Amino acid sequence: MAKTEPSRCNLTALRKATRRVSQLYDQVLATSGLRGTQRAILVYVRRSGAPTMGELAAALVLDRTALNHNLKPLERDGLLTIIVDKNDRRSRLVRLTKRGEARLEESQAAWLKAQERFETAFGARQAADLRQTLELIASLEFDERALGSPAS
Amino acid sequence: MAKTEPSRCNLTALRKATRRVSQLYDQVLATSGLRGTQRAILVYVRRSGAPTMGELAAALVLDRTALNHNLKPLERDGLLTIIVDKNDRRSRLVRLTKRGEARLEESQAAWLKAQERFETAFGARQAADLRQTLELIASLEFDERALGSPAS
DNA sequence: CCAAAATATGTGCATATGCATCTATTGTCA
DNA sequence: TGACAATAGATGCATATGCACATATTTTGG
Repeated sequence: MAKTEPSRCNLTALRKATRRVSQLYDQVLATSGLRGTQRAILVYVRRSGAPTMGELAAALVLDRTALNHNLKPLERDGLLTIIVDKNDRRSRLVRLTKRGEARLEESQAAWLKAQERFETAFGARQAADLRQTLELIASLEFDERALGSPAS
Repeated sequence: MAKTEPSRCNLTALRKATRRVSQLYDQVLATSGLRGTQRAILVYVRRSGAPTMGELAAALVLDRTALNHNLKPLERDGLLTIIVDKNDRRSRLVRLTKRGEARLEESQAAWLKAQERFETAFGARQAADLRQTLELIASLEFDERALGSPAS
């Protein structure tokens, strides 16, 4: 009994791996002035154009209030704007600013370096497979399956 | 081009999956008064007996200061104690209290329910494989491999 | 033995995350 | 149309996470 047996908790395993990988990515990204989560937000906004907050939150599997909080520093730093949707004044449209686009461009090299380090250690093929698995878990269909037949 | 292509970012994929699974576990665990991370801490302390903070942090892949913060609510609620190590007064020994042991016991059923829901949706075999993969990523060896040949 | 390096932790600040609750708009239907 | 349900966010609070920096002990070299 030399080493401690690993935890059987799926959440604990996910958290531990996420912390380790966060440390790698955030360390490399630090020079660009963006955190991993912040970059993920900007990337989705750029891809989508002008998503609503709800749309953004769903895409990132983030609680709407968590997204709201996460957007604050980005808006404060002028990387994106949040404006009322004229067609539905309950909604807010999120858009990148020039500054936001520029920051995203600047972070690209660092992100690539982090990707390379991870995939050099873990394998590019394995990484692609893992991402697919994780996307499945993150998907709404999975959520419904996990909550669909509550054993309570 | 009906649906958005998935992100190629390994960190983003991990975070999204972790958020989804956190929501599942924390929702089920809510009745027990413990969060997923808190339970992971208590479980490790119970298994180890009286780990130092550094040992605990390393085991959970947590920054030492993050662990310090995380322990505060648990100590405040009387679930564990933090005492100075008489053999090395720089160190602190973390121990479960009776109350902490009891709380852990009480949370067991809820945790099992969360595990069941996850593995019913994802597959028990797949879950075991995924945990093994994630433990590898979380391991120190992996960290060293990813940082061993810095391209900087 | 003592000063400097090394080790283990504590604090303050900023972001990350989600719950409960509140406000603002829009949609519904008697 | 007017009350009420539904939708979209916004806020305050608590925990989660890590960095920079400060403090306390121990170890080490001369």
